[in-house]
Amino acid sequence: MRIGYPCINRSLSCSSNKTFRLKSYSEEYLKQTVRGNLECLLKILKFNLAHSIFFFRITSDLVPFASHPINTFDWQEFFRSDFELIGDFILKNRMRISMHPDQFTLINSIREEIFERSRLELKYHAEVLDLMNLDFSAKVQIHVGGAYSDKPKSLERFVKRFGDLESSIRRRIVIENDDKLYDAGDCLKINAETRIPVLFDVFHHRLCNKTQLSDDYFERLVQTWDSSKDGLPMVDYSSQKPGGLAMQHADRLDLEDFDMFLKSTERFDFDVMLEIKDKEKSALKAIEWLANEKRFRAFLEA
DNA sequence: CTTAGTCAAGGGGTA
DNA sequence: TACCCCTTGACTAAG
Repeated sequence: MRIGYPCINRSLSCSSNKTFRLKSYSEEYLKQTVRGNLECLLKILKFNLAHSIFFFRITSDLVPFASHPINTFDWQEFFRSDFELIGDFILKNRMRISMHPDQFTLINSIREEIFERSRLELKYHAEVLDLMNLDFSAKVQIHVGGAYSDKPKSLERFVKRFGDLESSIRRRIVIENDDKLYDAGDCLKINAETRIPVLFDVFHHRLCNKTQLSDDYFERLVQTWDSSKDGLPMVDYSSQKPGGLAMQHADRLDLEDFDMFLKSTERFDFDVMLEIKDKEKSALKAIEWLANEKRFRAFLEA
């Protein structure tokens, strides 16, 4: 079991998700921004290593406007050696990487042009991981998408469109249950047709299903990951902000709730992404909590 | 310097 | 059809 956090490290003064407005686009500004983002990414990974954090989500803003038509710059070639250097660091230290394109990436959209834009956005994400020479346990996680007032049809459209993607994208994609439309059961249906691994989001499950997570159910999700190529299952964990609205993520890790989740999934090993506002602080807290946990120790001692 | 409005991109829900 | 919500940090123009 690895513990991770997404995109931003608040203890360091740099950011790897610096971007700018479309209006101020220039090739020079892009180069300068990407260079800074890559430098910071390596700093974050070094921080993580020093603190036994072996799982990290790389921001989608690493290369601003990467899939936008305005960007005709060959950033892949220009930064090739920088990507390789970061990839070497990740591989050498047995780190795990994920990426999560945002809500505009919808491969099941009714509109063909939105699918096409989403395809380019996914291509960008897959390229980042390819340029780092990471194996296929580094994943790009997306949601199923919209319902378009016909959920079964929209689910089928996802399957069809997934088949239309190039294999360099397909081998990276995992699907995540969302908070109100497509639950993990829907993701399992898609898995049955496509073999796409299902990334389980604990918090979304609570919001969408309002039921207790059963051992059998969790086992079926875990089994969608082919350990020989996909690596351990990935799980997103968060809890609700106390006193906040239903969908708000907590500001800091609720150890009691986290521990309950760990106990209920004791039989399984997986990597946990903590989607919590205070980022690396929660990861450090979780790691401290897990110091004597069997699954966590197993990774450190391997 | 501080603050409030805005940013490439979608979709769901309500009235 | 119009409008608000989701959620997010940070850019950027205005004060």
